[in-house]
Amino acid sequence: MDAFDILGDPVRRRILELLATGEHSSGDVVAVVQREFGITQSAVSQQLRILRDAGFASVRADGTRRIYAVEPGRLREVDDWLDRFRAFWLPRLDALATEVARGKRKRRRQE
Amino acid sequence: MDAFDILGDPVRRRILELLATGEHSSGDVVAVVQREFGITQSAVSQQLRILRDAGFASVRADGTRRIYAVEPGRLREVDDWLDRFRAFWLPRLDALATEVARGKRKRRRQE
DNA sequence: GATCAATATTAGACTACACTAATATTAGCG
DNA sequence: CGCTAATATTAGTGTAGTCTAATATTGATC
Repeated sequence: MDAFDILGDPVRRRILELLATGEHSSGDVVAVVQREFGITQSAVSQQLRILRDAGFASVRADGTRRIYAVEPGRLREVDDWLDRFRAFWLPRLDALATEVARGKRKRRRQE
Repeated sequence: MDAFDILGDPVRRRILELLATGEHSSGDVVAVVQREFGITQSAVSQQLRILRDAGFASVRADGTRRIYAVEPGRLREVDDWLDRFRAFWLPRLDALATEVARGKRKRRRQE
């Protein structure tokens, strides 16, 4: 599934924002999302599954709890896609920044 | 409308990719998208309108033609949203890169 | 000013997808 | 073991959003 399709949903984005701050249990995620969006535990669980299946998040078990973490690969896809537009807001990318950007891109291709 | 909702559609993304390479008339866009997605002129025109309304593209008239161009603001929103995840793929942002990144962010807030 | 070319708009149909409600699974604990 | 807590799954429903088909608008040309 395309990365942008996944990020198109506000609940999924909110979950990822939460996970960006560190690992969280399913229950934590449910609590936050339920408070902010007023949807059921089921709905949140379904969104967590979509994030897992799409490779945006990973899970590990801790007893009966499921601990979720960000899986950055798919988000980097989005970052890469934006490359083609960066010239619009970084019109004169100086030598220094170019060097940094180039190194970044090289690293990406290797890994 | 949220930026990610707009980017969730593959036709709209393709149009933006095209506009990233420079201005294009509606007809140009229609030709490319029609070839790749097999949809009607009407559908493409509707998508162009959505991109306009959402602030992702601008138009100017040239006779009976409409010339479309990328409007980078909304794409920068996406870039900004990604900031919170960059630590995952740039774990040790060295002093040089940090300086560049900071300057970039500062510029953004000012403009 | 009739006609053609380029583009936009409108109305209605179809589909994908996120939701709820109900139920299943699994682990820990007395 | 039976019970509870945490989480996942399934089936079914409603709606948002994208499409087609048809039509309208606007500018250029003769």
